[in-house]
Amino acid sequence: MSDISPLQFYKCLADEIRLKSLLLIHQEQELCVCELMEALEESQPKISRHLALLRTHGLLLDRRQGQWVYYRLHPDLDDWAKQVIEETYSANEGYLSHNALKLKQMQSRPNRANACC
Amino acid sequence: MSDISPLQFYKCLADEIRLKSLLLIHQEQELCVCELMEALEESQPKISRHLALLRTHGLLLDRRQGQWVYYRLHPDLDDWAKQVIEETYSANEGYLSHNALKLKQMQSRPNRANACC
DNA sequence: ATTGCATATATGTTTTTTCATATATAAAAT
DNA sequence: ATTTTATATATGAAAAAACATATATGCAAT
Repeated sequence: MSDISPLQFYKCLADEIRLKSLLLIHQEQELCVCELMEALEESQPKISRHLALLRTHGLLLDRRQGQWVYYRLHPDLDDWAKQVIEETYSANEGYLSHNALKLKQMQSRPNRANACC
Repeated sequence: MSDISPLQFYKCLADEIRLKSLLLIHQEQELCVCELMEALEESQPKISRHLALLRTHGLLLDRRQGQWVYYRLHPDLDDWAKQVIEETYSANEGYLSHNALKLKQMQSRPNRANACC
């Protein structure tokens, strides 16, 4: 239980890059910075900063593997918050479609290994 | 279906006065500006301005009755958005408790008549 | 005239972005 | 093995943009 306040949580969602990152990560389980750069067509520092914010507020967890840093939803995030993300995701497929496509078309995505090594 | 974008919706929730107003209105069905001033202990123009924003984005609907203007959740708000509000409300009772108490203790709340007169 | 609410303007505050640079790992060359 | 070079990500500092607030004023209803 990260026990984030509803206000802090919604401030985290109130930015396009952060919201789309969360939804894409929810869809893909795990994404690294360069994959999000490609999907969202945004600069590296911009993506990195927003992910850092989501991490410091307890919404995301990161792991480094080699040169890549993978982000996933924080397993200890409050259930209500997880549900909000899931509901937003399922009810708004169109909102992400362009970005999901971009990700799918991305050349040479990094090979991920299991999170547990 | 108001069809608000998830981003716009969450920007609306990303402010304490707006978030608490929505949750209190969800709890009480309907509240006027002066009741929210009392519950949230904030100035009239401040409350009014934030309610106007929620109205113009389709989250709230207002009706004037005599001198008072009552706000309620917009019936045409997307279901997913309504559910998000409900979930946030039930999972975060403590977040509103002080304000709900303030409202309960308010002297001489306006007499409401039915919305449908 | 008073009460309840809305809005405009000016101002202050917070957030976001950009650019430059730093760190960390990996791969290649010597 | 050590040095170089490349790739992925993070961060400091400054600039820009967005947002919130206070004060004053206006309008509508009674």
